[in-house]
Amino acid sequence: MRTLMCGEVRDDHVGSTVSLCGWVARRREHGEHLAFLDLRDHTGVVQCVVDGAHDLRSEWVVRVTGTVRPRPDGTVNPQLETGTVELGECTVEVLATAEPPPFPLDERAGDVDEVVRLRHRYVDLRRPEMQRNLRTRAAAIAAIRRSMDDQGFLEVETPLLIASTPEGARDFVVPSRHRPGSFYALPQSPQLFKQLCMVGGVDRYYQVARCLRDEDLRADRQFEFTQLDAEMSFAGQEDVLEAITAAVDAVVRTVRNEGIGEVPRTTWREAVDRYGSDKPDIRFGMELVELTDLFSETGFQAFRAGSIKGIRHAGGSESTSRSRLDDLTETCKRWGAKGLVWMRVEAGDDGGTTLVSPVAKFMSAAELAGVADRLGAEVGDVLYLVADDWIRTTHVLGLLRLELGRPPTHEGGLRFLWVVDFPLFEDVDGATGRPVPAHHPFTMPHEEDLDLLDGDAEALLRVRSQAYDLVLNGWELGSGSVRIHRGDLQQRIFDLLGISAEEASARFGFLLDAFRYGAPPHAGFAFGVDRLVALLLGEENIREVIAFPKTQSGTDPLTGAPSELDAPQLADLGLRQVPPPG
RNA sequence: GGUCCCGUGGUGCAGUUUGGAGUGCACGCCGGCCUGUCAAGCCGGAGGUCGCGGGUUCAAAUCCCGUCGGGACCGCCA
Repeated sequence: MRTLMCGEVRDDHVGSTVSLCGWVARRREHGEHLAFLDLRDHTGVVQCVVDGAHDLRSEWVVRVTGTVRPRPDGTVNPQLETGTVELGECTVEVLATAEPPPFPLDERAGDVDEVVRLRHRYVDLRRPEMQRNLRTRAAAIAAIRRSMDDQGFLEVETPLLIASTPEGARDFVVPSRHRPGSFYALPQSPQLFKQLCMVGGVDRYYQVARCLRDEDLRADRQFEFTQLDAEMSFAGQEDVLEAITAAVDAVVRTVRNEGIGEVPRTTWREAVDRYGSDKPDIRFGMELVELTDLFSETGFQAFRAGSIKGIRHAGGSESTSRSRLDDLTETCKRWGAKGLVWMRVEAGDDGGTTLVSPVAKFMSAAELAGVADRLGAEVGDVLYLVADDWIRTTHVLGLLRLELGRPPTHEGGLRFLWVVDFPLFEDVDGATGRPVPAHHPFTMPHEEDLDLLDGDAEALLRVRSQAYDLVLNGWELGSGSVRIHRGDLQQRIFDLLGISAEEASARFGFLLDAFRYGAPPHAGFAFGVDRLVALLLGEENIREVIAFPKTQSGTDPLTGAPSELDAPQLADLGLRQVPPPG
């Protein structure tokens, strides 16, 4: 049907007769007997010269047969890959007519209401940007498979209809027709199955896996997303980090034609301490500065707190109005802070600096001098201080740091970071004294922290796990851990978590059973392909790299999902609708 | 569960603060002219439930309340 792609026509083809197929991108008529037709397919656009184009319209699907010829002097278009040539003496065959597109398909389409784009996604996908995104995504996944295959990993498919397990995210569920009243769950990840693969001698497993979580959507979160999921036998943390780094490096080389180099590492504690986040964006500084000790004997009531930290917005004073400061204070309160102390750094009478703040009068000269010194205050800066417990202080300042300093997605390069030594428990329940696991209950504690498992709540919170995250520009790309493969240690963790033998057996008995038949030590990881591809393309939103995404409220404007079931379908599944609560 | 922002011909926007006739801009669409354009150009035309409902008012795109849709974020996402 076609002999060449639109974007492929070059000087080499001059003189040959070719047939091209595509969509009419644009048409420029110059009277009865001359019109230019820009024909588009996914490879690009080429100009066809036709004898009048009155009967052709935008986005019609056509087959054009003509002779490639050089463009006349002065009419070369350097904007086009095909700009030195054109197709002449064209005959045009209309393969399909088309209504005018619902929105412009040129570079202006980026401004169009996303619902309109999603409702007509099939049109949106024709745009060069979307074609680029789809094709980059496919290339990234191909690079992942190549890398994993080369490293001796075996791709194994695991089921989509599985048993629900209550921990973690909310499950999507599917009613069973054969057993009315019973439900399958869709996997939040293939976690348990990949561990079964290890017991099954797969040795190195991977899967480009769809994961489903029924949680609220965000710019970087969809109900369903794609992960590179991997697990390795007879391997520890270093082996996993190395293998995953290689796979990510392969992707970046494919997409960006550059390696990722040595990926720096930080501990979880250091990340939170310095950036107020376990997924720090290290493209910019503005680090959290420790101030607690400066206020150990303060008369300022609000600063009698466990943790006081500050950040410095260099040169921010001029662009930060009083009402902006009030807004930021309110925002910090919404984030959980008791308040926000801001200080403008102004020139002092003695030639030094002075901190101007509504609360400066409650602080001693030594305290103010200490703050200015620690934060490296210079005239024109704004300093922001928060006092609370360590968790809240770092959390709020971490968010404020992003609000004040985060560069746009496409700036600042790619700053990967491994965050290691996550805590095993994120909290200890005040009422029961039971620790709350930070990861899943099969996460291996640090060998040297095992003694702490016998300690009090404070000791438990100090237990580090062999769990690690990969972070890119402030996005959590993925996480993994070394798994517990020994029954006795697993039992101890279950005991600590207050999971009875019956409960453990009911929830993941099949995995514990499997471990009794010879489980190799193993460790694994998974990272989000949508997020990685989006960041590599400079997109702020993973919907841009997903062919058919959902809106933030979880609907699909194209298909109308989710939709209601009719009565016979419900009856077949043994379901009955009840009125919505409220 | 919560905070903030947005909704005006097919598309993008201005108009909303300070109520006064659906007023305007750009693109697209339809018709005409046009033989070297390339976001072609020129002339003409069509196209509107100002998201929806209620309220205030002599009068509402504009003010108030509610609601729907969308987006960003907090919570949530082991």
